Amino acid sequence: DLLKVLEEHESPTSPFATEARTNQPARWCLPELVCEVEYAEITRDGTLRHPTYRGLRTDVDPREATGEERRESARKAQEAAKRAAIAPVASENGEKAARVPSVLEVEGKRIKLTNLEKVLFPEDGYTKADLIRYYTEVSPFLVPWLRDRPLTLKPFPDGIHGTHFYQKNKPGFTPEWIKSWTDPREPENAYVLANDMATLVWMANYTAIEIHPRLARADDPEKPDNVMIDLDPAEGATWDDVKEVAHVVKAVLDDLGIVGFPKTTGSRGIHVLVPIARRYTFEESRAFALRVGQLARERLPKLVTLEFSKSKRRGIYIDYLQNTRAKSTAGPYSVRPIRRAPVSAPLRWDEIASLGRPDAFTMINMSARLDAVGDLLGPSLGLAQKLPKPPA
DNA sequence: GGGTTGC
DNA sequence: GCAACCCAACGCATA
DNA sequence: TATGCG
Ligand SMILES: [Mn+2]
Ligand SMILES: [Mn+2]
Repeated sequence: DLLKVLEEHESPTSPFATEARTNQPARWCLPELVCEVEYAEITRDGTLRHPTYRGLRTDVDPREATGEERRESARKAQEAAKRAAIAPVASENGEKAARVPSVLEVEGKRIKLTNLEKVLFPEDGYTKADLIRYYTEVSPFLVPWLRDRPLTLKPFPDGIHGTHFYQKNKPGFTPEWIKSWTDPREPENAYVLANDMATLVWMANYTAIEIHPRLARADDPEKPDNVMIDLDPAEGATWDDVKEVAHVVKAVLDDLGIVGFPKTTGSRGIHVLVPIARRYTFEESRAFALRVGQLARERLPKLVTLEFSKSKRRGIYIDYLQNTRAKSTAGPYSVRPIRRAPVSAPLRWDEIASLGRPDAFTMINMSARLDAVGDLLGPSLGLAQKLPKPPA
């Protein structure tokens, strides 16, 4: 039946302008039939992953069948359905839940807060109000760290499973009192600087769940004041593996006479921040991170990799390449857009061994932790360590 | 999220 | 007054 | 140049 139809349109040569990749020798037909195909994903080179034939579509004109419009409308319908699913439920009498914006006054700035009851973390039920509360709670610890660091924001206006994007240039509706800085190398981007609690509140209302601060401050963007040693578990690596490598990194730093400040990433890894004098280039700070990685690999070759290619990685990848001018990775106290709403939590070295899971500290319990351990990153702020001379 | 556009 | 549409990043590694 | 990576 299908074969018969196809044979009616058979062509001795391929109708494609470029040669098509085929798994087996192919018989061709002219592009005069339209069928529906279900697939998992479209790769960047435009091929379909896991395609499944779903039948002919005689109602579609072959000349119109680019697939583009249908793909777009399907994507939008799915997003609309997701949004409807997270909208605050109507009250019992059937009235629509109130959606009246409120105004919060913070440090003399009046901030309009919208959709406070919108659920941003559906598995946990956490709302935008929870996110705003969290960032106000950590602001005494977070603002000193963020001060004058250009930020890349990662908003999730429809919750952690919805559309998200990176944002360097502040949006057009940003209040005028929000401080920003334009990178001379990117004249189009006015980066937000979160130098006060009010700005954090505004960012949280914007659903900027994740905050990516630079490793250099705006007044000297070419000179980082921290090196980041990023421990990234490859597929299959465990939290115990991460902890073991962290301890080796600590030993390597000790040998070099350097102090590092560990934090959970909130996801699966650990970041170690090494505060340095603002006199080195990113090339130099990157070289230092690489050296730490190499020394760690010498001590623990089974578990440490510096391999860029993901498929070749085993164990823990020490991502020294994060040490570049405008990189973007979640900063300390940033919430992570995953189940449990974990945060990137500064740690004491002696806590790591007994820390049972990488996402132990969350948007909800972090405030209690800060009451208990205080400002673990504060001591790093003015610490202008010299990097050891690289070996010849 | 919020500004803009279109009914 | 609404709902739909639109926009919101980038540098560097490697083959 | 194209893709992988974060
Ligand atoms: Mn990482
Ligand atoms: Mn929206």
